[in-house]
This record gives sequence, structure tokens and C-alpha cells, in this order.
Amino acid sequence: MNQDLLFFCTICREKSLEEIEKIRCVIDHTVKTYKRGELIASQGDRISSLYMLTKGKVKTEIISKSGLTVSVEEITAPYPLAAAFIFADNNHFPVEVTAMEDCEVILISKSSIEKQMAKCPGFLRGFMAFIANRVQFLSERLKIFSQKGIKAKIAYYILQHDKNGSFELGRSIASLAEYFGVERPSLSRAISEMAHDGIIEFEAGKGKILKYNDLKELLG
Amino acid sequence: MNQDLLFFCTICREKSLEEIEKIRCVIDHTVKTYKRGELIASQGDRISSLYMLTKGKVKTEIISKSGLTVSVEEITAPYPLAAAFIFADNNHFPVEVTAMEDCEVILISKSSIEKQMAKCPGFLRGFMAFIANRVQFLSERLKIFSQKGIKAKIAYYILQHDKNGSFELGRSIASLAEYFGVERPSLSRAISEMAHDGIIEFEAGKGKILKYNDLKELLG
DNA sequence: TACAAATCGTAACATTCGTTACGGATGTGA
DNA sequence: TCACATCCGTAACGAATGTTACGATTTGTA
Repeated sequence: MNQDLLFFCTICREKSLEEIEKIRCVIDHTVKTYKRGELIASQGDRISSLYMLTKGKVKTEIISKSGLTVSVEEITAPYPLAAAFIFADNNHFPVEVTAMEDCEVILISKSSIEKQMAKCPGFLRGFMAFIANRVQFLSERLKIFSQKGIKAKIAYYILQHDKNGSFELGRSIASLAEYFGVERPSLSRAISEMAHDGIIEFEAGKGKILKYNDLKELLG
Repeated sequence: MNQDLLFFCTICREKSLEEIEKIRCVIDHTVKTYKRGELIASQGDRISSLYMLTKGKVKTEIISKSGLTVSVEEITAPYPLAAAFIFADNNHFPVEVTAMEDCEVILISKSSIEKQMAKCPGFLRGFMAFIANRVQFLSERLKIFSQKGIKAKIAYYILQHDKNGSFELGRSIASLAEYFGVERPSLSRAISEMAHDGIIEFEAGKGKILKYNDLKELLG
């Protein structure tokens, strides 16, 4: 029951407990448990249900046709597994999902979800918001990644955080480097060079833009 | 009318003309036209309607608080503008949208879309599929981009296309380089080096994997 | 205070990648 | 056959980035 709440908080995102409880009573679902090491879903399996991980931790791996596994990521409950894929044209698991600890998964069939969406606007909005937020997140990361060169990434990031000539990174240099997918010393050096060239000022997480045109020219 | 069909083919994706016509009669929508150079949506504008571009071409730009514009991309009809954003928590236009040619845009309010989804399963599935496919596409691109170094990207790509020890790129070296976000000579050199190291064989778009373990070690 | 941990700047060196240029192979139409 | 375009491999060089190591500063904590 407690875990059910977590589930609905994530997907349905109705904050009212009564509202959640109402939905909980109506929606069809199956609960499955998996032991540590057990296979939850195989790569290529058709996804006909929403897999909601409510307890435990899983790892996902890509398995080539020759059996070589490539680790992709770890997912900790509560989180939906491949939520967007149920409705995609290619509705197959892109990865192998294995339990790293004892896990609990709630399964809701696609048709149940569609019925629930038609009945409950809150569920519809919550589900849509979840996927829409994911699109936003991925789009933003991809824009950063597609900037060629560290300085271009910095310029893009700064222009997004520009508030009338000043900006704040809003995070540490180390985490920003990770966000950019570059090494911390490289990022630090690039910022220093931009400051040395008089394009920006920077100190302690805050800075000012001095030469807008030079900053713009750094972009692709 | 013809353009309306294009719209519904993209979003609703029902192939049957009768089905499309049925939906077309029911759903509320407004048609707006814009002259070349006119502003369609401002960065930061609240998105309360689906913007479906049915005619023309637009460009999107990021505008910093200091007025500097950064070109992002061009979109040609028929295509929805920021379809995923209506349902996102941050439902604002992330970019400035300007008409590059004379354009026609169909507007459908969020509430109309929700009603239509509740009524018409085909519309629901079509809309969900559109966004879900976008998540898949973005996820895949991000996985490639987040592989550090060209050889890691190649290794990842090859393992995804592994068919019992053989693989086909399925596209030209030049387009693969663009897909990876690297220069063509760099990609060509990296492949040559991997072949020279005996990790793979490669010729004319096809190849074989010789050392699986070395290939795997190239990944992050 | 004293100590440990986290964060950051910096430097030197190695590696990777972009840039540019050239030539070969292939296909196509005049 | 010739001219032309496209795709590709290769090489040489320079620029950008990764790697590693060190020290300074700050922060939290006993």
C-alpha cells in the first residue's frame, strides 16, 4: 500500500491522497516480485504493460547477438521501466533488465492505462507530464552535447542562464563537467581561458558576460 | 482541408480517411496564418495549445535576456511545434518561433486535446506514439553522444548492429560521422585504427567483430 | 583547534580530434 | 570516352581535450 502510493505519485502525480486512493481502487494491476539476480525483462520482449518498479534496484544491459553484455544504467525504485515505450511504434525492451536486489514490480496493461486515461483526467495529465518532462530533459541534454567543443557548451549554458549580463552556474564546476560530459580540469581551464580573453568574468559560481558577440561566435 | 489531413496523419496517425474525417469534425481548432518574418511564438510564452505547423517553414532561436539571438533549428510543415511541452511541468516555449515563409498553424487547446483523447482511442494512441517515439529517438542519440571518444561511439554502434559476429553500418561513413557529431576523416581514421588493431574487419559498409572483449573495453 | 573531506585552480604531458589537402574509386550523363 | 560529382581513405599538422599530479581553500566535525 505504501509502495502503491509511491507508484501513483510518480506516474499519476495527483497530490491528494483521496484522489490517489480513488484511482488505486479502480485501476487493474498485477504485482510481481523478483529475487536478486532474477531476470525481469529480456531485450526484445514486447512491452504490453507498464512496468513500475516499486521496490529494489535493477540494472539494464544491452546484449549483443553474440552474448556480450554492455552495462547501461541502474534504476532505483520507485521508477517506471521504459514508460514511454508502451506507446512507441517499436514497443520492445531495448535492454535486458535484471534485479540487483529483491524487487517488486507493478504491471498495468496498456489497455488498462488507456481506459484509466479516458476516465481520469488526473491520470492522463500525470502520465503525459511524465513523458513530456522526459522529452524536455533529453532535448536539453542533447542540445548541450551537440555543441562542439567545451567553450561552445559553456557559451550555450551561460546564454541560457543569462540574466541581464550576469549569470549563475547553479551547480558546482565538477557537476557541470559531468553534465557536459567532459573532465573537470578541462572545463576549469576553458573557463579560465574565456575569462583571460575578456569574454566573461567568473568567480565562485557567478559571473558576468563582457563580450556578447565573442560568446555567440563560440557556438556552432 | 488537405492540410488538415496532413495534420491528423502526423498527430493522430489513423490511416483510415473516414476515421480522420470523423475526428476532424469533432475536434475544436483554430487556424492562423502568418506572413514571412512574423513572430509565431515568443520564448517564455505559456503553451496552452498544440501548435501544428501545416504550411510553410519556421526557424527557432534562443534569445538571451540581453537580446542576443542564437539560431537553433528550422522546422518544415507538417510538424507540431513543441508538442511535448503542453503537458510538461514547464509549459513555456523554450525558443522564439519566427515564420521564414508564409505559414499556416492549427491551434488546438489543451482541454480540447484532453477531451479528444478521452473520446477517441485512436487519437490518444497517435498522440502518445508521437511523443513516445520522440523519447526513443532522443534516448538513442543521447546514448551515442554520451560515449566518450569516437571509438567508443563506434563500438556502441557496432554492438547494437551485431548479428552473430557480423554487422552492417546501414549508412554511409559520411552520414554516420554526422550522426556521431564528429568529422568524417576522424571517423574514417578511427575505423582504420580499430581494423589495424585487429578488433574488427571492415570493408564497404560491412564488417566482422574479431575481438569482442577489446570492443567492450572501448565503451565507457 | 585539529583533522578529514570536498572543491577548485593550475601545470605538464600525452592523446585524441579537427582541419586541410590530395588522390583513388565509382557512377552518371553528355 | 570525357567531364563531373560523390564517397572514401589517407596523411600531416595544429588545436582541443584528457590525464595525472599537486597545492590552496573551504567546510564539516570531533
